[in-house]
Amino acid sequence: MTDRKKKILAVALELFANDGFSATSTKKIAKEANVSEGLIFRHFENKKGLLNALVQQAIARISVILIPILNEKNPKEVIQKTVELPFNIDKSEYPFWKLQFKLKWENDYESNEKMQPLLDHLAWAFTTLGYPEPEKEATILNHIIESISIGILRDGVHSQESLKTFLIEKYNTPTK
Amino acid sequence: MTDRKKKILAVALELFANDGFSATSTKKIAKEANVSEGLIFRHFENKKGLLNALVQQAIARISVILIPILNEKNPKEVIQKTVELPFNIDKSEYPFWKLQFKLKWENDYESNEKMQPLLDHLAWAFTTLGYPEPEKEATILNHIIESISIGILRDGVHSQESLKTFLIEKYNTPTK
DNA sequence: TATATTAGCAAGTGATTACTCACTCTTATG
DNA sequence: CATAAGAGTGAGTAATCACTTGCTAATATA
Repeated sequence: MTDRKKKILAVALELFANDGFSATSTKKIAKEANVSEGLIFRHFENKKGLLNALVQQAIARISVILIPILNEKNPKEVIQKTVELPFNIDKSEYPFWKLQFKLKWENDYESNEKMQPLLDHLAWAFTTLGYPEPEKEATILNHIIESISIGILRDGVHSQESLKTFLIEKYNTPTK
Repeated sequence: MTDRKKKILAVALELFANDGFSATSTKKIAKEANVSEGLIFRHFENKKGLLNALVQQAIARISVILIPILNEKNPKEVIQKTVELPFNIDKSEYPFWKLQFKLKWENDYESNEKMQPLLDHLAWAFTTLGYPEPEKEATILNHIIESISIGILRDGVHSQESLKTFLIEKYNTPTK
């Protein structure tokens, strides 16, 4: 992949995440990437194709991020690492995650299958730890980290920081 | 408020919620509302003004929805009613809530102050029930119902239904 | 009833949109 | 070295965008 093509993808990611897909013109992308507008269409056929390329990148990236959790064999560690997930997002990755969460509201876009392996592994962890309703427990934890992620992306890590140890301790002292 | 003005608001709510603000043209709104395009600008000055009118409606509507919870003096009932909140959303109100959640990603839009009274009342409830960290407990529950709401709006109530009783029971058997 | 104000429409406006086209420059390969 | 294919450009294009204007119809108020 050529440098200019990579630049187009990087700029498009940033603008789509911040301003939205429809609100971002191909002209603006070209300008900010220091590239002729026509080049976008040479590489990606149309505007939607540019978005699709970003989505493909995202699918690959997310599965990489999940690897260390899915390989974890200690159930308590699985839960802890899951809780820590949103707090470990680097600021440089904010546009990436912002776009992911925004795309969830697009009608045609299948979103949550990417996180299904995590959900399954969480259910296994809760089962191993003897929770009476492991699937529901996994779903709730997934909901929590989703909403925390959203909070972090909008207001920064500090806005949610205190929840990290709170949640870790909570899941270390299970209900009777 | 005239019938046509109400119709414009209703159609705009639906289209903004489903397709997004930028992706919805004033021409389409006018067509779907059986109204001339110019009438939109007569009533709301510009497209952004139309959105602002919807936001104003939303602020009023949300505070009405929260009244029964904020007036509840039984802390356990406060928590239960909060958990039930997302499950009681009528299908006719989906566009309303969809738009709310979408707007959270708009950079200039202050979103979460509307829910602050609920957060405060939840913290009071958890304090009364003797939870060691009531504010954090309130924040977590708020996160849970937000994420559940999102799930319901995207995939319907049935996709989250089983979590309702699970959560209610969970909050009735507190940790030691 | 006279008049002023609001509601509503049809037909525009210039600006912006996604996208195309004809062309040149670069690079790899036989 | 010749040639073909891909990278890159700049000036277009028709369509659509948010918005305006000049007008009439309805409604309220005096």
